[in-house]
Amino acid sequence: MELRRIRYFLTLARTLNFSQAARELKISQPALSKAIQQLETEFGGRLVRREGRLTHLTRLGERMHASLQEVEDAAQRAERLASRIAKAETACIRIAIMCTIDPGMVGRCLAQFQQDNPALAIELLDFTAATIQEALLNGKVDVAIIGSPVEAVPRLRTYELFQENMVVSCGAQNRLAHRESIPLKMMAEFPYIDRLRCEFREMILSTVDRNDLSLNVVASSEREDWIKSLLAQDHGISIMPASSAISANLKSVTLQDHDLLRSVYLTIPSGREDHPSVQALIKHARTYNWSGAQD
Amino acid sequence: MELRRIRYFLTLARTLNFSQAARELKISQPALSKAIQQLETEFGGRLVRREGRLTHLTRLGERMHASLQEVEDAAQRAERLASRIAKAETACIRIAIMCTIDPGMVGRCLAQFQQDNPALAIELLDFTAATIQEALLNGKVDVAIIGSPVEAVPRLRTYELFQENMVVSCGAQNRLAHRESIPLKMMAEFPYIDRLRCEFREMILSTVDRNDLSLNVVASSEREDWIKSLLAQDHGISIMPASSAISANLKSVTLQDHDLLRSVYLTIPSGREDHPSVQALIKHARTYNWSGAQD
DNA sequence: CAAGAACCCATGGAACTTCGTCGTATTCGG
DNA sequence: CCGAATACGACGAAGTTCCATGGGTTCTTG
Repeated sequence: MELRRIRYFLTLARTLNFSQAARELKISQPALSKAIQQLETEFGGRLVRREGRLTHLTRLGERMHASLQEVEDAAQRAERLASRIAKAETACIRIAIMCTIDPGMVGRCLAQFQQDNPALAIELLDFTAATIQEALLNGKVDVAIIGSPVEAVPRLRTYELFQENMVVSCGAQNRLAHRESIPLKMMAEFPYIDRLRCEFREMILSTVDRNDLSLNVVASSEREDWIKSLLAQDHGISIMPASSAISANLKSVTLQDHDLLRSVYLTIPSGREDHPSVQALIKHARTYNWSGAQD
Repeated sequence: MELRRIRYFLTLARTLNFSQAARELKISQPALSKAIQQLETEFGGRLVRREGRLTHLTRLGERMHASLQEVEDAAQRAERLASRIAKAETACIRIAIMCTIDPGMVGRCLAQFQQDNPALAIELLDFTAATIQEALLNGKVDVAIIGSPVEAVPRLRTYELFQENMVVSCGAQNRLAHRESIPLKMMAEFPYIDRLRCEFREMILSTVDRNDLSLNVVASSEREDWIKSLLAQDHGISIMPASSAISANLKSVTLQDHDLLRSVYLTIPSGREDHPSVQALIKHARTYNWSGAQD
C-alpha cells in the first residue's frame, strides 16, 4: 500500500472515470488502471466495477474509501506540519547554562554574538550539573556552558572560556563589608551559609580542610537566590564566584592568602561542531574578551 | 512522501541506529540512509542528527514523528479493514425485487439456486419501479427482478422469466368466491379496490376501457398488504397477479373472456454478466421451471 | 438499421525512474 | 589499529510511466 496509489484511488472514487481521474492526476490512463489493479490485488478484491460509463465502486471499494481517505488526510496533515515547521524554523541554538553561572556575563557574550548573526535565535535553558550531560548527548541542547568539566565522558568536547575568582560575599551591614580582603582563617569566625549542589563546593571545602580550619555552617541551600537573600539579611557569609556576588545589598571581599579560581567551560558533543551556526558560536565564545567583560 | 519511507523513519526513530533499523526492516543500511535523506529533502530539514553512537532525532524529527505515526496507524487500520473484509466477504449477490412480485415464487427459485451454490450469499432488497433502475446502474444491486421491462434504457439487459395470469381476487365471503371464473363485464357490478403505482395497473385499466366498461373504484392504495386486507374484509374485489392472490381469506377467480398476462423479467446492466456468480444466477433463473412452480 | 465517431478501459512493449545491494571511504571511539 | 556507524558511487532489479493498440459500448447519422 502506497500513498501514491491511495491518492489515485481517491481521485478515481470521486470522478468514477479512469480517463478523467488520470487527467486530473496528470498521469496517463493506463498508469491509473495499473495502479488500481495493484491496489485491488493488495486488498484481495475488486475496488471498482468497470462498466463503460457506469464505472462505480464495489462494496469493498466503498468501505475502503473512508479508511483510505483517513490515511490521505493524516498524510496531508503531516505534510502541512512539515512545511509549517520548515517555514517558521529559524536556525536556533539551544544553550544549556549551568545554574551556578551568572547569566549576565554569558549574556553579554551571547548578545554580541547575536548582533553578528541576527538570523540566529538562541534559546537559553537552565540545567543542573546532573542533567546537563544527558541533555547534551540526546540532543535536547546543542551546547552547554558549565562551571566544571564533565569528567570521563569522551564524547564531550570541552573548551575553557575563562577563569574567575571566588570571593567572600556578605551583607552590606556585615562587619566585613568595608574590608578589601580577609585571610582564609578568618572565615571560621563567621557563620557560614553553604551552597549545596554546586560544582565549586568541593573546592571550597577541601581548601578549608587543607588549612585545618572548619566552617561554621548555619544554613545551606541549593538555590542561589535563597543564599543571596540570607546573605543580604546578614545571616552569615559565603564564598561564591565573583560574577555571582554582584547584587544589591551584597559586598564582595577577596581572600588574601588563597587564589580560589573557578573555570567556566563550553561543552559540546564531539561531532556536532559541523553545524555552521554552532561552529560560529564556539569561535565567538573562545575569542571573546572575557576578562574585559568581567568588570 | 511515501508510506514505505514513513515506516523506515518510524523504525529508525525507535532504534536510533541506522544499521539496526535497517536490519529490522530487512534492507541494507545504505538504502535506509538514502530513504531518510529523501524524507529530509521533502520536509526541508534534518530529521536525524548523525553523531556516531549518539544518533538522535532533531526537533523537526521529533515533531514529525507523532504526525507520521498517525499516518502509519491510519494505513494499518486500512490494511486490517481490507483483510477483514476480504476474509469475511463471501460472494454475495444483491437482488432487487420489485414490490409487486410475490416473493414466494422467486424465493423458491433462489432457494434452489442456493442449494446448488452454497457458498453464495443472496441479499434480497425491496425496491419500487422508480428506484430500481438507478440501483442497478450505480451498483447498489447486481440484478433485479421486475414486473415490467424498464423501457428505453439501453444499458439494461432484460430477460423474460415467466408469464402469469392476472386473476380477480375477492374475500372468501364474497359471492364470487365460489365461482371458477367470471366475464370481464361482470367486474363493473362490484366495488373495485385499485392498486396504485404498480406496473400492471395501466394494463388493467386499458383492457377495461377497451371494452367500454368502467370500474367502480371504492378504495385505492399503493400497498399490497393493505389491498389484501381490504379484500379479506370484503370491501370489494381487485385484479392482481395469480401468485400474489394466494393468501388466507382470499379467493382467486379467473377471467373468462380475457387473457390478462403479466410478465416477470430479470434485468441486469449490460456488462455485468461477466461475474461468474451472476452468470450462474441468470442461467439458473432462465432454465428454471417457472410454470411447474406456479401451483 | 447499419456504419462511423466517440468514449471507456485493458493490455503489451519501450523508456525511464526508483529502489536495493554491494563494495568502499570516512569518521569516531576504544 | 580495529570495530561501529554512516555516507557515497555503481550496478542490477523492480516498478512506473508513456504510447500504441484493441475490445467493447453508446451515440449519431445517413
